Amino acid sequence: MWLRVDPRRSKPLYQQIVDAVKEAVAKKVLEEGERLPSVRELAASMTLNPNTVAKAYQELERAGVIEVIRGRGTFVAALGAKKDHARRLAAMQELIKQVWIEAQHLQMSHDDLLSFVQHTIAEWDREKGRDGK
Amino acid sequence: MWLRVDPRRSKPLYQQIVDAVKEAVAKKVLEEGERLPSVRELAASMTLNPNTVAKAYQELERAGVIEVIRGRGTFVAALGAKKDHARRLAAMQELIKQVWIEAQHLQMSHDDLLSFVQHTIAEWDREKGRDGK
Amino acid sequence: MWLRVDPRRSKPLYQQIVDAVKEAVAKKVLEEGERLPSVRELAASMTLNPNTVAKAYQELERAGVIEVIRGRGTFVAALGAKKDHARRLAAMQELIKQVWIEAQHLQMSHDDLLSFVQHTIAEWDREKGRDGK
Amino acid sequence: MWLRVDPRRSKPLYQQIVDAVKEAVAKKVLEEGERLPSVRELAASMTLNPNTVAKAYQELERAGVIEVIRGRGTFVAALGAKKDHARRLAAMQELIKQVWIEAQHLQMSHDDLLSFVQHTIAEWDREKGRDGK
DNA sequence: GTGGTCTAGACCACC
DNA sequence: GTGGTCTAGACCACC
Repeated sequence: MWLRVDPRRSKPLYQQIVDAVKEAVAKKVLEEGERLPSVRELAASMTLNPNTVAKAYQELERAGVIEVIRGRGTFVAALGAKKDHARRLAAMQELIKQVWIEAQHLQMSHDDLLSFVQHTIAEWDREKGRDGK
Repeated sequence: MWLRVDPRRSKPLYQQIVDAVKEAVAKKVLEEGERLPSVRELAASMTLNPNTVAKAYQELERAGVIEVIRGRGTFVAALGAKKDHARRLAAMQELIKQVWIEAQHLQMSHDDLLSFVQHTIAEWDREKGRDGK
Repeated sequence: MWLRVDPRRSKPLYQQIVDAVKEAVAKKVLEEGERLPSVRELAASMTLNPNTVAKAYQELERAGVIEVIRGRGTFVAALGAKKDHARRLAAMQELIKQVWIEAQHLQMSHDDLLSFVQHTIAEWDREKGRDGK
Repeated sequence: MWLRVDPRRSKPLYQQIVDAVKEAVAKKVLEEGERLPSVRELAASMTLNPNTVAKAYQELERAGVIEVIRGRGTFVAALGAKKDHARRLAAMQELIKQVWIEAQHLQMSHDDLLSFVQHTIAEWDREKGRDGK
């Protein structure tokens, strides 16, 4: 199963679901148009409250990751359909800034940091190739 | 002043302080051994609750960013002295993973992502050169 | 075809049908006395559940937009025949109120709002001239 | 009190709260920076569940109408600070379209519709002058 | 004190 | 069947 949540982590459960779905979609473990388990199914299988799952699904819909079709179910949205392009790039820059700050504290050189990032990204690219159907 | 906090942001105030100090140290706006304002001074000048500042300082000390010397004050720790090297690298990888996931959702190619990251890092390097004393 | 529905929109499918028919009648794409497809025909051609179409038709009949004549079919009602004149005006005022509230939040001046409304209405008048048979 | 909700209406309670707050802000019954009742206070005074009020407040914050300051309370945001300008204008146009459609069904002339709209808007402007502090 | 999260479980609209 | 809303009430982080 592509979804694991852990109530002991400080990250809220619904947020863990959101992040896990985003990750699965990014890795193509979940593909465009694929149906997600229903709120009740997922809640039952993860022993979570349906409200918690519903909150996660609503957040994912707002983010444009999934599409909810009333009475029918929930599906992975088209990747290209994402809105807020500018805001998303800004969020990425903010994350990269954090990486950069951490690197300074570790006294990594510019080149060390860059190769560390390259290495990590390459690893995720490989992971995507492996997991994607 | 290197410290700006905004109570309207969703990030907790204490965390904003922590992040701002880390950033200032990374940019060398605050230098090794430099004295930080006391909890009370900072709280008064920023109209913050002293508890909030104290919590931030505790977190910073645990992270090895500052050192509290009883009776003398609070100082920026040596950069090289950071512990938990492995854990910090893992945290960086986690951040990079998030960047990677977001890039997949924006359908950025491997090369687009890499040049975006390089560009952003280069910007922060320049910023450091400019702000550092 | 004057009818387009999209299951991904949050507006219920039956409501989308209702609104589309009202719009087509207002634009004279559908004219007084014109025959509408039967519930089954429409459901089949749009791959909708017949219950959904039937619910829409019931709503349209209650609103006086269409007339169902047993054994003969469903027809666009006479425009002048609408009942509940007062209730309809009240509904329009409610919609205008919502427009007004939104305008305040956007800090539009009285004149800006008025010309925005005039402009938008004029556009629909033109559209009607173009689409009407 | 500027807030009235009615569980018998089909509009969800949380949405009624959202709309009422937007209206109060538009009329300047609630002014920039003014404090709203806390989630618990409002829930108690309206005999609603705190979750319902919390959901409304979260929606209002997302819409940029209010600002939540952690641990301190909830305040009316600056009117000028609204985002999504383009999307909001589109939503207004959609509402005006509905007004126009209804007018066609009532066989109102272009001029009748325009003066009806002007009259209604003028009424709300007066209401704002009266209620605003 | 404040709002945010979560469980448990009812009821409803839509399809 | 599906997701959306709502109540009731616990617990938590933040200030």
